[in-house]
Amino acid sequence: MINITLPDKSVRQFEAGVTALDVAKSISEGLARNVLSAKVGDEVWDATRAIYHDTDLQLLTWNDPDGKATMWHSSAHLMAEAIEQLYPGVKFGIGPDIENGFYYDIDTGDRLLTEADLADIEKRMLELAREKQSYQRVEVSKEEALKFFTAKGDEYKLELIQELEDGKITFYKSGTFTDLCRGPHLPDTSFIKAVKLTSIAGAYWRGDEKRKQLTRVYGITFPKQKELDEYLVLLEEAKKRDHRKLGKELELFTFSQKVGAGLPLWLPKGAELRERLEQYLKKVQKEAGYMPVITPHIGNVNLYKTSGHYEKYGADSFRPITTPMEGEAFFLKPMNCPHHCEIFSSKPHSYKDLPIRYAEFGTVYRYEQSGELHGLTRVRGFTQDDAHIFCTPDQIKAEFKAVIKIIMRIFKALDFKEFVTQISLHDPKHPEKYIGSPENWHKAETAIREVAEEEGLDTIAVEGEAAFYGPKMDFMVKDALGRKWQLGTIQVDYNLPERFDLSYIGSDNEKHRPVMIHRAPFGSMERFVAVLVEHCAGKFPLWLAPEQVIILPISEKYQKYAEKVSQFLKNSDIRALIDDRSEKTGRKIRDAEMRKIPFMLIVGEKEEAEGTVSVRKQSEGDLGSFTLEAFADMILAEVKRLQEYNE
RNA sequence: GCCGAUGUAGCUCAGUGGUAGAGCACUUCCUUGGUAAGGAAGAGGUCACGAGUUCAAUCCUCGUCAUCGGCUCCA
Repeated sequence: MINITLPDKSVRQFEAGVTALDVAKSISEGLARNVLSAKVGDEVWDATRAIYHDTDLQLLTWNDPDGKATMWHSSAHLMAEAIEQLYPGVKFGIGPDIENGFYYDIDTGDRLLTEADLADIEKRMLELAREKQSYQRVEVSKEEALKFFTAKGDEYKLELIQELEDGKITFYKSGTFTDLCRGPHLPDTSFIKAVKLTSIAGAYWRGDEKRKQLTRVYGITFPKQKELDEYLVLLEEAKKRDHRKLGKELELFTFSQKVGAGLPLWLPKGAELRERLEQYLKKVQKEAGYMPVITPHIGNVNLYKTSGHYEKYGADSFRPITTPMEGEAFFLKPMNCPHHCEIFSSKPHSYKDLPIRYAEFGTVYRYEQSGELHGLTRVRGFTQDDAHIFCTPDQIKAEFKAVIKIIMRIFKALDFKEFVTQISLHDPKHPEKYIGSPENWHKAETAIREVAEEEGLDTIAVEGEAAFYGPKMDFMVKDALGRKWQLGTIQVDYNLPERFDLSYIGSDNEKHRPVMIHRAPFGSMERFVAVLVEHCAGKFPLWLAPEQVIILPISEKYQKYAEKVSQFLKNSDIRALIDDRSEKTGRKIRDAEMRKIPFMLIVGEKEEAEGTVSVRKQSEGDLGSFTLEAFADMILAEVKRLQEYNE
């Protein structure tokens, strides 16, 4: 007999060899029908796998993330089975579950798989699912495993098996499909009731662009058709928040083929919004002791040779700008830091001057690969809310913490609650990708880790995500469709000060090397605005809205009064406009709602007589009648509340 | 950069080997209205661009550019 401890801490005794499914049945048949897999100790197992030792056991259903993962991983196998039956001879790479569903990478040989084929595959998957095929776990020796896939002619699986340790290899069989797989899987395919293959794309084998590109098919499955329907509705809703769509509808920005791909054109309303964000940050930075600097958009090639950017990115940049002077060349600046270094070295500094904080909304240009361009989030010309802090090694932590404070203040002011704080470290396997000494890297990475620890930040550390000159703390948010973007970033850098031979005079009257902190709370104005648009679905907080109030006269008779109201609001520093078209009020309201203007003021005979306005709030409705003063006070109080976030 | 898809009016999209259509937006007129679409008329397109096939190409072929979904990359 063995002891099984359930999540409620109750201990039950079972025969050795009991399965999680048996345990579930002993509790209730209904529960047993919903068990997808089980957590045995720290591992997720098949619900049908025999247990021979005392353990904690948690039954996993669709409501558990691990249960969903099991479902989707099994769905990947089901899809592979369907594809193998429909298109014999295909070879398989890897097919994991992902955050929303699963994918499988497939070498389709000569046959081209396109979106038109997805419906056929879905259909076959559902047929197979209904057959209630069981997923059988088989332990195999390395030799057997290699023999099986050699016979099948699947070099991808062979490559994977070669890297595995003998004695720890398992296959899973379901229906006609056998796969190298660690598991776990569903008891059988009948749990999969609804299938949607969402997209098809190329993906390099093992993520290496030098290797063959396989066809990746993405999909998602559900235990109920209704859940799939709901998921699809959710996807549609998310698409409506897409900043590329809203940017066009709200007239924030545009692109022109004539100007060039990835070079955003800010329209008046977008520019208004962006300027407000910039003004806000400038105010915050002034309080925090930053000094403005301004640098040109190009720099001599020697500047970037000194900084290391030329060696690292020169070949992938916009080509140099040449001059009538033989041998002279300039680059569009890809970074502001080299310029700021030169500002620092324009005069000698005492330790008493430090930290020195140079801030600039600096526009930079980077030749991003054509396939990488994406709305405002990935562009070739953008403006960083950049600053470089030159400080002594002793000051790093305090300065770093002060920057975190600014970023948190901004995130709170804009109601960004969901973000991930990532510590981006160097990749120990590829030291050649970085400049600087190992000691300096160690010092910089340690400083960031310690700050995160001391500030009690919830962080994840990722190797290989550092900049080539130093590690970073990055603040990541997701867009409407779940793609992750880096916004704020803080970087500790020992390297550029060395390359630029920066120094200050210490209290010992000797030269010392300062440390640089690169930081950008928004990251880039373009990307930040993109994420902000998606975050608020185009309904900007009142202080940022390009148009705050629209006045809707009931008819032309009240145009004069509308103008009076408009003038009053403008005098109070409220952004207002009048809809003077000869349309009915209902129509004007509808259009204002679609333009997402926060407040609508309806004015007619009654309002004119009383000196009031009838207030309607966007997406909320009628708020009733206000005097002009009361309305203006309300707006100004709201703006103040939203903008002046203080701890 | 790679794989695949797409590119028709300002926007969202139909459509055909015989040089194009809808709805919305726009202009004009009628309407002067009370909390999410009043009515009528009009104007608007080198069918992304360049070659090729054809008597004839928006449609077929090839190339280029751009966009979309991924991959890779992201100072």
